[in-house]
Amino acid sequence: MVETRSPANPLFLRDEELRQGIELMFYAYRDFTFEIDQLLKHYQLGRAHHRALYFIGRHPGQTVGHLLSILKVTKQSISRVLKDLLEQGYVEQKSGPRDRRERRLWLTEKGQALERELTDRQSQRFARAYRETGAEAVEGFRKVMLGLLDPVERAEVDKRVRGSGR
Amino acid sequence: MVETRSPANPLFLRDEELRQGIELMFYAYRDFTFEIDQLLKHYQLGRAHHRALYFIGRHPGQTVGHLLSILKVTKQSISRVLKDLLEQGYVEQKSGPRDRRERRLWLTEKGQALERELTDRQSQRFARAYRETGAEAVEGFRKVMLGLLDPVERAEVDKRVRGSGR
DNA sequence: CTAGATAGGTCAGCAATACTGACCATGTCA
DNA sequence: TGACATGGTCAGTATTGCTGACCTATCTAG
Repeated sequence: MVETRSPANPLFLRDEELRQGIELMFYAYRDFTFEIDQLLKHYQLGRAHHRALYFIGRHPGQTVGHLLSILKVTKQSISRVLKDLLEQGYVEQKSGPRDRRERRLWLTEKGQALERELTDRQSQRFARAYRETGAEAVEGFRKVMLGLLDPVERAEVDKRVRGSGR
Repeated sequence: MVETRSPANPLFLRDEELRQGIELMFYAYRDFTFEIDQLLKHYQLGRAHHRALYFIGRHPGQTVGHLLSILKVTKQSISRVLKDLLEQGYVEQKSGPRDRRERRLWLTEKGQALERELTDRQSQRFARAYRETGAEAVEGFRKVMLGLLDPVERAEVDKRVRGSGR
């Protein structure tokens, strides 16, 4: 696996640097999701259920449409997942106060407990990473991650991510 | 969506900070993969094909087993993908020089061209993010991403990521 | 040389996730 | 009233992944 390169070529280094980013994205996401997928299997739920659970917990009372705009999947996909979560008592819905077509979503006690359990695992992973790297690195991480988003999404996500804190 | 919090409670802030990480991971990965998935559809290939293509290009001459250890999927899964890539002339294989049971993998010219096209898109995304945030942020990003990995994986990935550069 | 381990393939069956397309019910609002 | 929006549902399909079972070729140690 000997690769020729010119150490003096800044273009090569740049390319190398970018590939490192791509790979870190792959590896980090791989490990980040693997652990939780195992846990979900135990509850007979999938990753899609977790995503719905997480974002319903994060934005209580949001509509199905809002959830769709976050997850960026089709309503058919989310519909199946929500049906499971409703049936199993993790989520409850109420029609919107102004527009009664809307279904607004909340976690039940049971849903909150599960969400908490799942999120804790992932939080612990971040806590470890943050502890090991320090505040400055975390700020860099945050900036780069936001920079990776589609520009159209960025402001919205930035708001959403900081939203219920600070 | 009014959430009660005590601004003086460091535990809350910590929890909030960790949740931001989790969400950034979701949003960044979502946008990072969406664009390329569209392109892949055009070639009748899936994300799994891209991953194989990418890592074969990255580690030319590696064995199927090594690829498996990177992707962390079963041989049945990778086998199907490799079959497609071989049939369509993106990848070629030779038996190992010492151990002839091994199938060592390389990209063909055609495979290199496709890999380059796909990777370029993702590189451009990273290039933009890096440009907007600066070298310090990039270093922080790198550290945190490595910190998110399973500890057992970290040294190996760090080596692999830096591997063919620096 | 033989036995067991290893690298890898293959077949069958299954599940989760996501998609498109079509169609319907219910509300809102101009 | 009619156009539009929110949301659900049904049907069909593709991709990716899994488990389990079994096969071949090859290597290596005794």
